[in-house]
Amino acid sequence: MGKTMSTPEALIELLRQSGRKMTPQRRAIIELLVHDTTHPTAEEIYQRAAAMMPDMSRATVYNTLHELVALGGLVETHEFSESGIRYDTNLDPHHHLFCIHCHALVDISHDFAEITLPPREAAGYQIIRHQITFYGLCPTCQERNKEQASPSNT
Amino acid sequence: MGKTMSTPEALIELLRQSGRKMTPQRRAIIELLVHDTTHPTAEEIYQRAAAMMPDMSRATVYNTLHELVALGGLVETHEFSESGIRYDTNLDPHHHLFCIHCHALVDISHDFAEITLPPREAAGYQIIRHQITFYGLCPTCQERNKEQASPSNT
DNA sequence: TTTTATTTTATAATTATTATAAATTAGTAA
DNA sequence: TTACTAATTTATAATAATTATAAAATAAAA
Ligand SMILES: [Mn+2]
Ligand SMILES: [Mn+2]
Ligand SMILES: [Zn+2]
Ligand SMILES: [Zn+2]
Repeated sequence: MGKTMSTPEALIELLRQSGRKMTPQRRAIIELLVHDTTHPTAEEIYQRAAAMMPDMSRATVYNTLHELVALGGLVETHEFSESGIRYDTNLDPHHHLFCIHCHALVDISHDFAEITLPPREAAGYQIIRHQITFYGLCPTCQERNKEQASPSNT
Repeated sequence: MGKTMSTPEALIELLRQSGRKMTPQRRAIIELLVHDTTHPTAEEIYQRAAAMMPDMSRATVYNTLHELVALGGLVETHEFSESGIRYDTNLDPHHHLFCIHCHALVDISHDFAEITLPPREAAGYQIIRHQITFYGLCPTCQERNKEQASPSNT
């Protein structure tokens, strides 16, 4: 299953092959990305990168993320952008589990049998792929809900 | 099928029952919302409302949208927010068709009932609902792609 | 080592959204 | 119908995420 998960080597190679220079900043961002499965935002990546390289600038983080996306080594997830676009190094088609309380986002690699849209429902669209999102409560938030019988958000 | 699609009367009633005043601005925004199936953004609603009521302010549009969402008469879609949250008066659980080229967003009312996540894949999440998004090209964008491929006219 | 195009950084600009506070008004009661 | 008052609208400022710009720094080639 998880075949196309990006490695640092693969991403560095992508940059090299497109004629780009390797820099310590890009290397650091790539390392952070591939070791983070939480679908972090640009700001989160910046914060972690800046902790190691204090001179790191946000522009470099944004630039590097955009380059990697353009080169196909990284995927943007616009689906849960309450606080910015989230990035994903899992390049396989996959689905997601989203905690409606704490916004944790987890990959699902399970392959669902034949979800096909009846042509009459397709409104003339040429369908390329589909993605399922499961909304629910993560284990941590279930616990918190039990402890305090207080309602929360969407 | 679309039995929970909001009507102007239903939305006005929601506001009334929550002790709010009816204003021409709110009425105009509600009318626009229920007659627009494109999942418009706040800015798009503002532009259309301002065309009819030149004194309309963005704050009123944002306030009204948030009120209706809080009262359950309107749904926010964070999924395709390349240019802001999009709003949906279709309150039934439903799926979407998204054009990756022009970002048109269309409802799918078809019921794919038999999609269940195996417990071992659920990572301990308590699942509340799921939503499928089909990504593809709308009829218009398919045409444009064909024209580009075979250069003939216009 | 020198050169140079690329990259990084600091900074400003832009866009979507939220906050604030003064002016207006819907709904109510005299 | 008029006056009252709390809710609403508006203009404006503030904030947050992102993009643009241009000078300083540097990776890679010569
Ligand atoms: Mn993912
Ligand atoms: Mn919809
Ligand atoms: Zn959670
Ligand atoms: Zn299209």
